[in-house]
Amino acid sequence: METPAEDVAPTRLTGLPSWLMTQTAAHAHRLVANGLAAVDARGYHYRLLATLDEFGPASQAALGRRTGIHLSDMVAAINELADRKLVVRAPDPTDRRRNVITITPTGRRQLRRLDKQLDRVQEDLLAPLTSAERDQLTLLLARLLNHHARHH
Amino acid sequence: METPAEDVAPTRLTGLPSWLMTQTAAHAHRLVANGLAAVDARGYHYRLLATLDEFGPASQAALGRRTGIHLSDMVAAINELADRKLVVRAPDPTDRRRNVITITPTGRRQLRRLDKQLDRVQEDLLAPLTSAERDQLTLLLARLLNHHARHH
DNA sequence: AGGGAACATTCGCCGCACCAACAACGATGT
DNA sequence: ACATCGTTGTTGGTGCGGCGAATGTTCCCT
Repeated sequence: METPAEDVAPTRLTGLPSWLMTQTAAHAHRLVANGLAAVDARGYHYRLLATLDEFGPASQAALGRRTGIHLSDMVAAINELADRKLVVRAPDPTDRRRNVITITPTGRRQLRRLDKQLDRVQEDLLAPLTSAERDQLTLLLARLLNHHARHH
Repeated sequence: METPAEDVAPTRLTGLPSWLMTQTAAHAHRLVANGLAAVDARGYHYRLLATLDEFGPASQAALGRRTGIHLSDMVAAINELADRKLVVRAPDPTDRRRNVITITPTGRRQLRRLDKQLDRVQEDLLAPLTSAERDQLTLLLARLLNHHARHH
């Protein structure tokens, strides 16, 4: 079934990069959220587990810096992970302000599960693009992200 | 100032297309929201004004189809536009279920203002890319959006 | 010793997307 | 002519992601 003329967006939008970016991201987000929800997870969980796995135990503030998750949202996210025994929150003996967050073996297993789930999602997400085009897109977006991450 | 090693995201994320898309989109969204807020508008307003300008008066349901705005969110959005006198909501005499939404001259003036604002935003957003690269990115995203818009 | 910075936490807000329910109305088939 | 079904507008609630403000504790530097 073709898209009926009634459903077509105005040209002002269809040519606007910011619109294309936010709309495609909305689709990406939906696919990711569904994929992760099927394994009782959400975006924040993956970001945190991946960060803990790659860099080892860290304070909540340090995790916030790496993941871009706001400190005020971190509390709930860590609670959710701790409830699922994917992570342990312990007071830092060397600095009593901090909590040290550590990934558990269960957390690592869950992370591997999330990886697989996300691989599937990327496939769906990028289905219409060739491998070379996917690389192009990834490169362009990475440069954009890099730029904006540094400039505030 | 270079990005400190402490702030770097895990490689699992930096190479993940869905992550790149949602993160760049977050930056895009922030820039757009700020730009529009400076003229007392938000994303929904632009979508609606642009659609009304290009296709003429329409029912809320029709607008929802074109803009991707949910019917349940449409009410508030139209209220906001009507409050600002950018749009008029009138019952459709030929179908008493419907409201006919019409853009006002004031609405058209505001739309032109939003256009300018968004032009500036695109410039900031795509700053690190050459003109050819911007076209590449736009094309790839358009193809993705096209694909996913059709397949649910 | 004092003052400023960092940390964890709580509360609340916004934007965008989506779902469920409902009442009113229109179109359709029999 | 009537019941059924789909459409429309509206309300209210959910979830995720991102922010800001305010508080209390602890650390660190001068």
